Amino acid sequence: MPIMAEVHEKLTKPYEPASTESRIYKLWEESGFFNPDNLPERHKEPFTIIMPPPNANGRLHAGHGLTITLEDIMTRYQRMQGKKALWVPGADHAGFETQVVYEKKLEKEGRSRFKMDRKELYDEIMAFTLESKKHMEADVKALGASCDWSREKFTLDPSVVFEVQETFRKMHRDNLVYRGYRTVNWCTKHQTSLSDVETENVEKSDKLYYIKYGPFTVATVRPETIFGDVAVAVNPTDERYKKFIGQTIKVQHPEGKLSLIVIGDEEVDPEFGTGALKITPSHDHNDFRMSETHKLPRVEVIDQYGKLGDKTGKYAGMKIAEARAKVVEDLQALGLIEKIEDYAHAVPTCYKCGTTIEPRVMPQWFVKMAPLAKLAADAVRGGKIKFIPDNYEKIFLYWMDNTIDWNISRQIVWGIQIPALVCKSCNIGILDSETIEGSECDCGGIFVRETDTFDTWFSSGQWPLLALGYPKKADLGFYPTDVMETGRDLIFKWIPRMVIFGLYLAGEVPFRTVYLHGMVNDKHGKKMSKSKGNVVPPIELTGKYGADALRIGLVIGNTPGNDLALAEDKIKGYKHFCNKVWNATRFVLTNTIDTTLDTPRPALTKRDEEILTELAAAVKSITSHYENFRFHLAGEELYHYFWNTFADIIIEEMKSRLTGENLASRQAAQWVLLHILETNIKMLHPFIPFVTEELWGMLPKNSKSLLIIESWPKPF
RNA sequence: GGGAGAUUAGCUCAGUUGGUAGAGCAACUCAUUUACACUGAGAAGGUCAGAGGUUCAAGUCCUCUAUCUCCCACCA
Repeated sequence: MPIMAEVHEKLTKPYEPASTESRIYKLWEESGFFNPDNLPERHKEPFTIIMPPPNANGRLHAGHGLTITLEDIMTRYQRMQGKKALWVPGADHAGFETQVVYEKKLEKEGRSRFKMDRKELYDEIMAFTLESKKHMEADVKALGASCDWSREKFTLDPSVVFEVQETFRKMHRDNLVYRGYRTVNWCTKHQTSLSDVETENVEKSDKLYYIKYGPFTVATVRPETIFGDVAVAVNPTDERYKKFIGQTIKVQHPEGKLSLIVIGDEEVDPEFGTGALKITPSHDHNDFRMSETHKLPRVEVIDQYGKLGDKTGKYAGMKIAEARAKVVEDLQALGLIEKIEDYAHAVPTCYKCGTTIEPRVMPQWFVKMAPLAKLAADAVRGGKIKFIPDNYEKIFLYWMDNTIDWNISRQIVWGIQIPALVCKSCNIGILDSETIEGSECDCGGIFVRETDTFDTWFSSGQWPLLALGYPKKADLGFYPTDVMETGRDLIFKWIPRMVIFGLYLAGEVPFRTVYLHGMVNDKHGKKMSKSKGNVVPPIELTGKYGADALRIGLVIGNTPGNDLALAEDKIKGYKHFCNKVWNATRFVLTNTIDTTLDTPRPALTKRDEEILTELAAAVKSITSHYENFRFHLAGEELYHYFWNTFADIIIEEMKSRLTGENLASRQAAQWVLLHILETNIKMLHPFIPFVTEELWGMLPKNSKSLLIIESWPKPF
């Protein structure tokens, strides 16, 4: 089979990723092979990855680039190995995150969500999200992702919404969710509660005020909450104070006197402060717990906007900071401040806006974590899930052994509505399937629709199942999936919830291997952030150096779980490599015009056999790296074999034989070169799919399909 | 207060089960039309944080120390 003139024409020019990549991607999409149902007969055993659905509120960032690359490498490798490879793409509505993004947009336009009708706001965010989603998907394609777009799911697809609500109903019936009055993490800016993983502890310098408090002195950083105090707690073993336990004491404050009971509680540390603790159940998680244990009343003195409420007399309406200064000043005037110390402590803040979290008692929906966490911990202890790197198993188990109930209510519109009714007067909640809106509660109140939406992780926690169309049976043969590959920061937020829901809903772990990659930082190893101006969008790099160069550059030198410093020079270096592959192929093809890959193996020289033995060793080693998730080593070995062994040594050695008089020697050299080239193009394909597919099309071979479904090389 | 990770060439990092140190980029010398200057050849550069220990053999295993980073945590 003669090599076509156009192939030679193409090969006289340097490799141009820009014009090639979109054409090749289209070729793949049209082939239908991203969909495992269209794969040839030999692909039987499933291999499945569910793509962590990128937030559909913007473009991809560098971390997504690494996710897409690693997952595509795995998918392409397994597809070539003959697996029925399925990689399901998705898009996440990202409830709170997207709402925050949209609120910023509204702010710029001089608008506010608090002045908008629920439906109007929802529809606007939906339009915005659907538009952003298109860009996000285009970015995923530009990176070469061989995922099955025909199965793409969005977390707000009607079927997904319905199933998420069904899960809630099931959990409610199984007594695994409840509506409770508890202190929740309240963001006064965003006007919603947040789960513990959505708060960030920030080291803060405050003052510790020692306040004369009846017969005690108490130490507090929040003197403005004194109006909500209901008790004093001491350690029951504390010799100084135990005689007071059970007594009622009088406490003076600027707006009058309080009568407070003295309680004994083991939680109080006699060594800290004065060993006596003022108890403000409505505004402190720990104090709230004590109020439950000791049956104490709760007095709310700070409202949802972070202002002092009507029980605080003249301070009502003041912001917390202002009120604190004023209360301290007034306490000092009354001679009630004993001393003030500098104090450094960690304060929980909203992870999006940095506003200090106000613990606030509200009726909210909670998931009972203990029984579910046990399921997950047992599965992991039983070896059902393997972590890469393995130290994350310990972190996972620590978290599963120390869960607190999960607050799933969010007071935002952008999300899936909790399918419940709540009583307007007594605030109890029931499933929306139990009765109809407007019916009467036992207390005489009226049931209205719950307006809260689910925490995003409640829906994305079910993603491996939902992405496969659960509970419909059609694609459940792909469950449990093989690998969940995501950033190490999701070890708490996401991974445990998927394990829990997988076990709870399907009775089986959602994935057998968790592969966690590190964070992608700037070239100095600093975290990328808009404020630092060091953000490098992956699409900028694919445009400049090609997706192949970015992909292999992201993976080589990066071990699982470890952060990565993304230097543009490194990507540039790998563009050179792609060009090297291009040029070496060009050399081989122009010197093998009179033969093909279908030519039977001729008599080889001893040196030729040696070269093939070396190649076989490389194939074995590289394959083993792929199998064992050591992609950084697979990439490095491929790079070096191709450049330093194949191009620098083997090709150079063969040059004289290719132009020499000895026909047998020439044919042997041609055969060896072509076969090494073919083998390398195949093994390089998962890393640099575009250039290898393009070159594959030029190889002289009779029965040839697209490279993405070619079989993985075996040693000769 | 707990936990994890890191410390290897100027910079960014590899180095799977222990066998006389590697890459990319940068810098140095030479080659100048070669499949490829998006190149080739060559040289240079590290007492693998420190101290002990196990071993015939330790960057790799064990103990301790130092420094850095990150995560978790309701001592007010």
